[in-house]
Amino acid sequence: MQEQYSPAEVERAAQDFWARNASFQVTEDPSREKYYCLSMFPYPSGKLHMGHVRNYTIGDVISRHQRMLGKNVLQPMGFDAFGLPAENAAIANRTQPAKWTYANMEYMKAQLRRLGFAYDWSRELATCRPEYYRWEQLLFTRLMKKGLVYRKNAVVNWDPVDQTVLANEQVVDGRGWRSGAVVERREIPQWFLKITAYAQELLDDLDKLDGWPDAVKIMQRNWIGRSEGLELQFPVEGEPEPLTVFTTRPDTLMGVTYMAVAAEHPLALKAAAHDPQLAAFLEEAARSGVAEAEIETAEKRGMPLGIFAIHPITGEKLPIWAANFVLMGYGTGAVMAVPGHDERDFEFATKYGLPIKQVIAIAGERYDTARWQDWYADKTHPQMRVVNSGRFDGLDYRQAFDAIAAHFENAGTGRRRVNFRLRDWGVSRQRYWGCPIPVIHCANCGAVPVPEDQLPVVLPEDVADHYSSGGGVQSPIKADPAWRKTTCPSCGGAAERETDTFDTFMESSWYYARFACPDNDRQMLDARANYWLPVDQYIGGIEHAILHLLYARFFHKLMRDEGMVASDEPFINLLTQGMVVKETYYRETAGGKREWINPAEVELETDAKGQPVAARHKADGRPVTIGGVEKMSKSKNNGVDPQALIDRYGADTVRLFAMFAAPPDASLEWRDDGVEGASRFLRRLWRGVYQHVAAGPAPALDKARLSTGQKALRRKLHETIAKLSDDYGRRKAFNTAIAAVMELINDTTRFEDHSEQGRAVLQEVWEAIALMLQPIVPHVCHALWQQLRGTEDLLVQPWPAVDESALQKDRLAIVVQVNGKLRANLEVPAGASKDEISAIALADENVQRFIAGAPIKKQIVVPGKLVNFVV
RNA sequence: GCCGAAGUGGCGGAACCGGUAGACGCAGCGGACUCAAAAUCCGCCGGUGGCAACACCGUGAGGGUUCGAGUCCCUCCUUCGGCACCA
Repeated sequence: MQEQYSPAEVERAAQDFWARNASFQVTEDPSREKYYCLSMFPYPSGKLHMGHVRNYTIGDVISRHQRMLGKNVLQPMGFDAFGLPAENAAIANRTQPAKWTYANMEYMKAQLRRLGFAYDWSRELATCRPEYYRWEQLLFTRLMKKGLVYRKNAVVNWDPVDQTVLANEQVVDGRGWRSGAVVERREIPQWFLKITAYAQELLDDLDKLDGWPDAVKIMQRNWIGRSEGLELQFPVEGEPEPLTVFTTRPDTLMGVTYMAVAAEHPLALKAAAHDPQLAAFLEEAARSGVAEAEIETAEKRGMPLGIFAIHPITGEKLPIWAANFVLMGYGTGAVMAVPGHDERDFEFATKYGLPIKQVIAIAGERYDTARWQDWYADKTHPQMRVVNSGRFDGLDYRQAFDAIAAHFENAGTGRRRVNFRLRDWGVSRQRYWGCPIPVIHCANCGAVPVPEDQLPVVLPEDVADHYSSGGGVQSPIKADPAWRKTTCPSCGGAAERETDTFDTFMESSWYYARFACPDNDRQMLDARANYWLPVDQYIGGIEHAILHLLYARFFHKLMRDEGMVASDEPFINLLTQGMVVKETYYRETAGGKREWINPAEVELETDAKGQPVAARHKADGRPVTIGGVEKMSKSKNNGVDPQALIDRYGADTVRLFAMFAAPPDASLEWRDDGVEGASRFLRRLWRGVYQHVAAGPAPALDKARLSTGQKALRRKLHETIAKLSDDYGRRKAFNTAIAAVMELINDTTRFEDHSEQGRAVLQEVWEAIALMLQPIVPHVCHALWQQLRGTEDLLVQPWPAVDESALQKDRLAIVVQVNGKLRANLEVPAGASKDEISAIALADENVQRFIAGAPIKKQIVVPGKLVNFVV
C-alpha cells in the first residue's frame, strides 16, 4: 500500500474497475426489490456547475446506500437538451444549436464520469433526438384526438424591434434584453394542454405523497387553488351579451359598486373605437410584460369605458372600467369590484373616487378598512353578518351564499361553480431549438394532427447557413418556406406545418419513465416501465417545486390513461435540494445594461471581521459592484467551476465537501475554503488505514476478551453505524453522517492499543468506515477495502450491522437543573430508578447550593436525560 | 403583490419528539517537530466578570405558553426560492 494518498491514481483505478465490470448496469429482476433513484437531468449548458455536483452526489449516495441494503438499484442519467440558451449561443458564436448542444453533452458526460457516479450509462438519453421526442409527438396527437388539446389566443411578450416573441427572462425592466425596445403584450394563437381537466385529481393525490416535503405540497395546493363560488351574469346596457364574472364571495354582491375588465376585453376594444383617450390607455396598458409578479406589483390604473352594467338584484347602474390588473387570459377577463371588503378594489376605488359600500359587519367591531384580514379574509367568522343588503341582511356567509346562488339559479343567470387558479398549460413556443409540434394546417381541414405513420416530425439540425449569415433571432424553420410546405393528411391538398415547437417542460415531464426502456423503437413505454416505476427517490432543486413537478405529475396521469403506466403518481419520495448560491458581481455598461462578472475573476477586500467591503476585477483592477447572493446561474455569471477543484483535489474531495458543507435541503453558499479540510480528512483516513495495514494482518475478534478501552471504541463504532443507518436512510442528513465518522476517526487515531485484540477492534473499525463512507467517497473506499481485505468486491458488500451488545453502557450521563437552569452534570448507574436518580442529583454540592434550603415544589425526572428541581 | 422557506460564534453548520446551545469542520491564536518551510501532531477558541471554582448574558426583533423554548403560538424585520416563455 502506498503511504501517500494519491487521488488521481486511486480514482482512475476504481473507475476502470467499475467500467470493466459494468458495475452499474442493471436489468429488470422481478425476484429482487427494485429501487429507482433519479436526479433531475441537466440542461447541457456547457459544463457542470456546483448545483449539479451537489444534486448528483446526493443521488449517488442514496443509490449506493440502497444497493448495500440489497436492492436492485437503477440510477440513470441523460440530458434535457432542448432550450433557449442553445439558440442564444448559436447567435452569439455563429454556430448551430445542435452542434453546441452535442459538444456540451459530450463534455459534461466526461465530467460526470470523472466524478464517479454510479450511473447505468447504457440508458443515456437526450431529449433533442428524434428517437426520444417522437413519442412525445405521438402522445400529443393522441391527446388531440381525445380532446385534451386545444388552440386559442394567448398573450406573449413582443419585441417590436427584433420582431420576435421574448421569454420572460429576456424582458429586463420592461425592455427586450437585446434590442432595448419597450416590450408589448401581443396575442397569438397557441396550443394548450387541458391540465385543468386533471386539476381535482392533481389536488387530491397530493394527500398520497407522504414522501414529499410539506412545503412542496402546500405550494402545489395553493398553485392549483381550488375555490367554490358563483359564476354570475351582469346585463350590460345596450349590449346583447351579459358580462360574466366569477366570485367566491357572493355574500358581498350588494357591495358591488363597479366592474373591471381587461384591456384586451371585447367591451373595452369596442368602447375604444370611438374614444381616442381610452384607446391610448389600452395601448399603454398593453405595454407591459406578462409576468404575474410584474402585473401584481405594477401601479393599479384604469379608465371608464363609459358604459354600464346593471346590478342583477338592485338594478343599479355600475360603471365598467378597463383596468391593467385584470388579465384576459385569467377566468372571464372581467371581475366585480367590492371596494368595501377587498383591499385592491378599495385602493382602486379610492384613487378614482368610486363609491365604497359596507355590506358585512361583525358584531361589536368597528368597520375599519385598515384591517382587511378581520373584515374580509375570514369568511367563517361566527359573528359575521351581511348588512345593507335588503332581504339578505342578517345572513352569515354560508346562508348568503346559498340564498344568492338560489336567486341566480332560478333566474337562469348564474350557477355554482368550482374554479381553479391553475390555468391550462400553453405549450407553444415560437422558437427553433425544440420539439416540432406535430400539426399540419390546412385551409380546408383546419389543424390536423400528423398521422402516426408520418411521425416523427424531425427538426432539421443542419442550419449552418441560417446562423453563419447572422440569421439572428428568427427561428430557422419559420424562415424556411420549404420546411413548412407539405400536404394535408386529410384531404391531400397543399398545407403547411406548424412551425412552433413545444415548451421544453414537455420533454422533462416524462423522461423518468423513458429511462426504463430507452431502446424501444416501437413504443413510448413497455412493460419494463412498470417494473421500475414509480421512481422511489427523486432529487432536484427546490426551484422546481411547482412547474416541473406538477407537469410531470400531470403527464404521468396522461400516460396512465393511455394505458402506458399502472401507477397514479411518478415520484414516491422527493428530496428538494437547496440552492447553491454565490455572490454576484456586475458593472453597468454605457447603455445601462448590467454586465455580470464571474466570482473567479473578482478579488475581494474584506474588513477585520471578514465581511466584504469592496471588490475589483482581477484583470484590470477596477472596482465592480457587489450584487446579491443568488442561485448560481448562467444569466448572473456566478457559477463556480467544479472542474478546477476536481483537477486539484480529486472527485472524492469535491463530493465529500458538497455533502458536508450543509444539509441537502438547505441552501448552500459556496466558498472555496473548506474544500481543503475535506482533502485533509481523506489524507487522514488514508494514513490511518495505512498504519493499520502496515502492522500486518489482524487476528479474529473475541468479544468476550475486550478491555474497557476496546469496548469503548467498539461502542463508539456501533453507535456510529446506528447513526449513519438513520442519517442515510431516514434523515438524508449526509452532513451529520460525515461529522459522526470524523468523530469516530478522531477516537480511533487516539486509540493507542497495539495488543492482538486492540488490532482486531481496529480491523473492524476501519472496515466499517470503508463501508460506511463508500456512498460518499467511493474511490478511496474502493482502494482502502482492497488493502484491508485484499479484494475489490466492496460494491457487493452489505451495509454493516449494528452489534446491539456493543452498545451496552453501565453508567449514563444526566444533567441536573434547578428552576430550569443547568447546575450539574452527573453520571448515574444505567439501571437506576427515578427515585435513585433524584437522590443522587439532590446530593450534588452545586445543586444544594442553588436549592439553598428552599422547599422543593416539584421535580421532573426524565431517565437517561435530566432532573429538574422547582423550588 | 401573492405562495413557500430560512435567520444560531469570525465562517459553514450541530442540537432529530420541548430537556446540557455551539457537535463536526473552516479560519485564527499558542506550542511541538524542522536548519527552514510545507505537511503532521498537541492545546485554546460566543460575550462579560473572576486567579480559579464558577456566575451572569447569549440562537433576527418584540411579546406569549411551559418546571424548562433555538425548537411551540402571535406580531414584525431581513434574506432566499417560485409566480405559468430561464431550466
